[in-house]
Amino acid sequence: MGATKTDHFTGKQNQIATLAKALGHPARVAIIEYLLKVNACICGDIVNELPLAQPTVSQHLKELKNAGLIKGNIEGNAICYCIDEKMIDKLLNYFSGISSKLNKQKNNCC
Amino acid sequence: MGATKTDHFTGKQNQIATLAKALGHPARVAIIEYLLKVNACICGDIVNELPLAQPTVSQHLKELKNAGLIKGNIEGNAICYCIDEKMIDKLLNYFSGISSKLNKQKNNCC
DNA sequence: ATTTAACATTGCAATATTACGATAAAGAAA
DNA sequence: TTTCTTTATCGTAATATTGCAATGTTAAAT
Repeated sequence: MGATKTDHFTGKQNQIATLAKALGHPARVAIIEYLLKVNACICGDIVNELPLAQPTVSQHLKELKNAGLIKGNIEGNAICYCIDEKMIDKLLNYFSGISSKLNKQKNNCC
Repeated sequence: MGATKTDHFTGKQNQIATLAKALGHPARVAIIEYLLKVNACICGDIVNELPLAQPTVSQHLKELKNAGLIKGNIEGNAICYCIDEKMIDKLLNYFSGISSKLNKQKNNCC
């Protein structure tokens, strides 16, 4: 075992889980926040910002990219990473939906 | 290695990562959605809803509870689980903040 | 007191994740 | 061309996660 049983769940459930999982590590949260802070999507100094070795950062970037949360453009010999708004909005919509449903049903049981 | 270096990141980054990680599995997303659907926080038939054995579901519930996303009340010999609005709102606010910042800075680089 | 029902816990096997040193790849600069 | 800079990939060790069978635990029901 150790392998997630993805095929028993809906596509949407798996997609939300994939996005959430990608943000399930503080380094990747920090990367997103750094990309947000530097506005222009300045590149490889992400490594200098994080307390992690370069291969580790590269790996985290890859996972964020696979999940679709960031995009990367090659620019000379450097790479320009930036946040993909669409996926952030997907998460925002998801939690927004949950929150409004919760408010409607006034769940006062627990 | 294999252990996350949590102490090098901020408390907030770690908290968002913890919440996201808890939702980083389709079964746990499905549990949240089921709890949302049944409004009244009906209890142990979560096991019947999911394609997983009872101990596995119990473990997923425990992780959601540890992250603070759900609460559990003992009710006779059954247990009443329900969503904790506060944590959902924390995630909602977080992504809302990112989204609005992205809209302001019109990041047109990638 | 026994049995049943609902969950939790333990123990274990299979797999995934995290982290990094070493090395490769590819373009820029000299 | 050689060297430097930037990023990716490989290999590997340490640890975490996932999943379930077996077993506890607790309280209701008989």
